[in-house]
Amino acid sequence: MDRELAKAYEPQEVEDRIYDFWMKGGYFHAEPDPKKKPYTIVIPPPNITGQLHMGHALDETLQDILIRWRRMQGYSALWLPGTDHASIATEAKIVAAMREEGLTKEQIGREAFLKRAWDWKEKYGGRIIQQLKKLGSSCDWERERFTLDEGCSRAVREVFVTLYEKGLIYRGERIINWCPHCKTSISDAEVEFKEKDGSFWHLRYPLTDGSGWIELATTRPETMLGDTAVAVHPDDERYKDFVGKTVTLPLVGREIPIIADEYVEMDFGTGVVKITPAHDPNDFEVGLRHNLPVINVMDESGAINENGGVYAGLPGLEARKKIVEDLEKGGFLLKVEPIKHNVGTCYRCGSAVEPRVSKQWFVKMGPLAKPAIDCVRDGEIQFIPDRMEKIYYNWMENIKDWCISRQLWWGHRIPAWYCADCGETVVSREEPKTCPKCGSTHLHQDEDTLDTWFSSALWPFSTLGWPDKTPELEYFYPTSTLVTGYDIIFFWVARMIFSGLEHMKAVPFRTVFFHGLVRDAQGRKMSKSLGNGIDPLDVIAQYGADALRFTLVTGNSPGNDLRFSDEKVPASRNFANKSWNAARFIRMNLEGHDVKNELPEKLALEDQWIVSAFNRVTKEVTENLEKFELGIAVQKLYDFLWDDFCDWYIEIAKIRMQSGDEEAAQSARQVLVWVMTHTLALLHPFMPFITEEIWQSLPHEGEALMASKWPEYREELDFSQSETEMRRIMEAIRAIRNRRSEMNVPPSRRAHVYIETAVGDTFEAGKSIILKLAYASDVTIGKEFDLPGAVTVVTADAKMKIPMDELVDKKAELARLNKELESCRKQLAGVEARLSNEKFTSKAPANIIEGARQNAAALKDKINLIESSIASLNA
RNA sequence: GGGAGCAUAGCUCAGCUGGUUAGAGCACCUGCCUUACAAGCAGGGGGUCAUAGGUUCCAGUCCUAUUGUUCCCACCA
Repeated sequence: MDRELAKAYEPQEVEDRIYDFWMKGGYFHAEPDPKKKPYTIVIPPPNITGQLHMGHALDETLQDILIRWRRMQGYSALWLPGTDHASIATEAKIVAAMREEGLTKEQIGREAFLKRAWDWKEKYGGRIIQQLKKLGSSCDWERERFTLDEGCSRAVREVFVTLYEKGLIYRGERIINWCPHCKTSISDAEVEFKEKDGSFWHLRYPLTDGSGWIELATTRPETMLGDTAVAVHPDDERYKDFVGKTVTLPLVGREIPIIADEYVEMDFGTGVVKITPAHDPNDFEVGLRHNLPVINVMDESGAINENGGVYAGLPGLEARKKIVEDLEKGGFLLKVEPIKHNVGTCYRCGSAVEPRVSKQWFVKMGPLAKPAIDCVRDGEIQFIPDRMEKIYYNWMENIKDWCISRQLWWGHRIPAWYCADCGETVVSREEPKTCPKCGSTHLHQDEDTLDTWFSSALWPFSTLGWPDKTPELEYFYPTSTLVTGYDIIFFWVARMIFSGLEHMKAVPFRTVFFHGLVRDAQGRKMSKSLGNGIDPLDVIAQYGADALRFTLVTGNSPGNDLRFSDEKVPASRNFANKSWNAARFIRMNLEGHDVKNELPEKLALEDQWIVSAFNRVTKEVTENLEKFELGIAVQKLYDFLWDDFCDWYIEIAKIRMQSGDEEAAQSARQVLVWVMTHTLALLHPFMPFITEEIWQSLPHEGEALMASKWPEYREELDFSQSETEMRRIMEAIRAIRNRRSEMNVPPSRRAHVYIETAVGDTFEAGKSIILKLAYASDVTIGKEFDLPGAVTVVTADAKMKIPMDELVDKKAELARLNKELESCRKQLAGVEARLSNEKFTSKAPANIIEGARQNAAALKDKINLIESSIASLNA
């Protein structure tokens, strides 16, 4: 590749071309390779209904960083992509689209509906995949999967049948959460409680024997149609005599008992609770204990059903209104008070969930939860950050059975068949032809489908070929790292863990790397309804994918939410541009020269410094990545590339390249190329496009940066002595610049710099650097210079005298020196106090004490230098 | 009711196992078109690290309490 580098980086021109280049090179593909170690990430499959949002962008970026880094480290790195059929969300969309046409799913029937769903999937399912590619995601697209594809479906059936045979899946009449809008059951995890304004209706139910009333209160008066008891606490003296009597249910006329149960709180309300076993989970439990009848008074849309007598057919809220009216007319309503209370809502549509008794399929959680807890407790799976473990334990330890059947069509149909003749239930991997019990051929399959999360729970192994024993499964399972938001720890992470343990007999992943949620600039969740979402694709179009990625990881720490405002993106774009221009400068200087990408034999002081600094950054960044400190890693690369390499090293390298000394110039070119390309390697996982593009334009070995080796720390590149010397020189330069700036001297006004120092060799070696970077006309190094009235600046190692008498304001200069003296003395006093403290010297580690001693010595030297400057200024 | 996170510069946030004078980006002020980059360069101002105790030679960092804030779980009808 040999293209002119444009003056500013233009991501729009680069990204698609680079992505194609990678795809053509097959660099994303991973195979089981016994010569390499596996590193596996399975993607949290985005919903086929979905469009890329900032949450995805963050999630994908983190995964891509990890997978690219490990791939460069030489792992056989598989990032397995795919999508989720998202039963409720997708079905809702299709139902909504049909409503536009005036159709319902019942009208067109199951088969036609599923045809539409698959068409819809074909049409939109690929959209999010294309969007992932825009981000630069290096997924192995040859292995793309879908939760409803043939293989995943087979895995689902296998799991269902196995669990059923073990008695871990059962069917039963239980109280479940019913969404009247989605018209399906949902699991406990899918209910979100929201505080809402409501009313507290105080009612009185007459005692059947006519001896009085009992007062109670409810937030859901319409459920009284299904009341089958009234309960008080057994220790409640007030109601002792009532227990055992009956009340006549108003409006209904049913005679129901007054029972005693510990569930009732004496102090709350009147201490009396109406019991509606069919429509309240707690009441259901009470009903079981007291053998109460269960009367379901609601249909699937939340309207009153035939058990509701005259109220049958009324939708929920209308029924409530009418019933309250009638209660009032009958004198049963005492008062209504406003209250705030938590209402369970459907996490998909937000409708109020109705607890309702119905026949559903469940997974028995107790036996599955225990090993799932143990494997985290034993450290077989590590959570990052570890506080997420507590959340996990808390949920797992209190888990109830998982309702897995859904009254939906889009999904994995439950592999259970019922015999019309003998009533037998047949659960089978393949469709049974006859009833194994009576031989009847009148079998019909369960109408329901499975919870979407039932199939996602199998994702880490179903995608690798399970239940077949594939080479992929053998090699890539258990996967290495799961990257996901903490908001789906229950939905997904927990369920993958117990599923992996149960069916693979091994954890599904070693580490779970949780990230936070992306919020807007005000800290609100980004959502469609608020309209505050920022479309990552817009950001990419404007600033480039690298800038977006960089923004998302910078300053982000594991598990913490991050605020995204587009003001941050330009800063990232600027960094991309900075890298671009550094490369442009290097390329300019390579023209007409044959430069190999290798370090020269002889390294100048500044070369050793930058190489040594790079070497350290390599070590630290690698360590940070190992600890999932991605934000810290990227910050170090930013600082190194911008501050050390661009602001200092490139400026210094110009000296040799403009010196006319060809050998020196060539050596500088080699170091520039070497450090730049290796820094690009470190930066590549974070900003894949621009680094690849630049790398291709510089001397390199190999086809692609993404397929090149991750740099490693090398002992022989550690030049700490040179780093110390360079630090001295840089400190001197900063001090001079600082003084000049304070006096408003422009760089064009050059001045002779005299340096008094005990480390003359160091400054001699840095003479040309000081000359250029401190805007000097000449540099003279010695022990002492008699230059009364010269501007004087000091560092710990040197005193710089700059004769610019005409510019010096003696008074201001004295004031400044005195201020600095004061500050140095204060610091010295602090350090000396510490050093003279016997407790410090006896208890602190040796390196800290040594550091303090050196610091004290340096401060003393500096104070001497300042004092002598003040003296000469006064003279 | 139980639990967790957060509180550091005007704003957004880093700060890993306690260790010199607490950092970055943005914003602000000053001076520079020093030909890689004005999306830039050089320099600068700005923080009693929420509050109060405690542990320690040493605390932004560990412990306790308080306040504010966000979230998770539970669901008292």
